[in-house]
Amino acid sequence: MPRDFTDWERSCAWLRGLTEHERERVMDDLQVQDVAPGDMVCRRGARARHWVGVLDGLVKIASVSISGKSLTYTGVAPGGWFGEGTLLKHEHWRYDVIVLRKGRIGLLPAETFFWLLDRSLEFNRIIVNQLNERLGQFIGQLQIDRLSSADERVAHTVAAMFHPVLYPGVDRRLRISQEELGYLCGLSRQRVNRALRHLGGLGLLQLRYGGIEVPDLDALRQYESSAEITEQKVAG
DNA sequence: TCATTAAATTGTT
DNA sequence: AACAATTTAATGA
Repeated sequence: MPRDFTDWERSCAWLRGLTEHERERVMDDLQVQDVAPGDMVCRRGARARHWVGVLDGLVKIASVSISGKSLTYTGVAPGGWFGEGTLLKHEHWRYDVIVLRKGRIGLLPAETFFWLLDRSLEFNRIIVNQLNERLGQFIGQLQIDRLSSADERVAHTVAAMFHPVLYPGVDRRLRISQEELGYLCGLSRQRVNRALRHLGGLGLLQLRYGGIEVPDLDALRQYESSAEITEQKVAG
């Protein structure tokens, strides 16, 4: 495994806040796995042994409801890390994590995770910050699920993937196909295509081959909330 | 480096 | 779900 810090800067932005010594241990302990679409990174019910990061590719966090329907909570883009909440509570995974796009997964052993937590104030800040952002993301997800059109769902899903704190590896362009986006928001590829073109026409995003660019994240987020308020007025 | 081919993605029906 | 058009990636001279 390469010791070169710059190699990991994109996919492990949180390394930046650590000391040289801490970084060395992380890179020694970190396990890297090549994954292909359909692979399960985490299974619901299994014990959480690692803090998990998407180094490259794309995964979705989902669970299967009692009725058998698959509910996707969110997609995780390169640079995104998850599982800290589950690790902290010494719980089992409450969701499945499925690979959508071929890539690489980083597994940081729980032991190393807690070692960092015990000694690094900066790591604690990073984790608290991430938990906080994640909470906000899930609350937003609840509102979207309840009342929203397909266009809003797509806008929300795209905006969520551009989250600078949760997915620092995503800069200006997000690598995701329209089919993959469909899996994430529970819509057909055709409907996603329609929604994306609509949003593109409004100037909220730009379509690229195999990806999306968002020039103004706030504007895209505003689209969700403004559409929501409109519906509430109609309902009231 | 360039041309050809295969694969992936998009836009439409 | 199927189709053609387009873009990218891979291959080899």
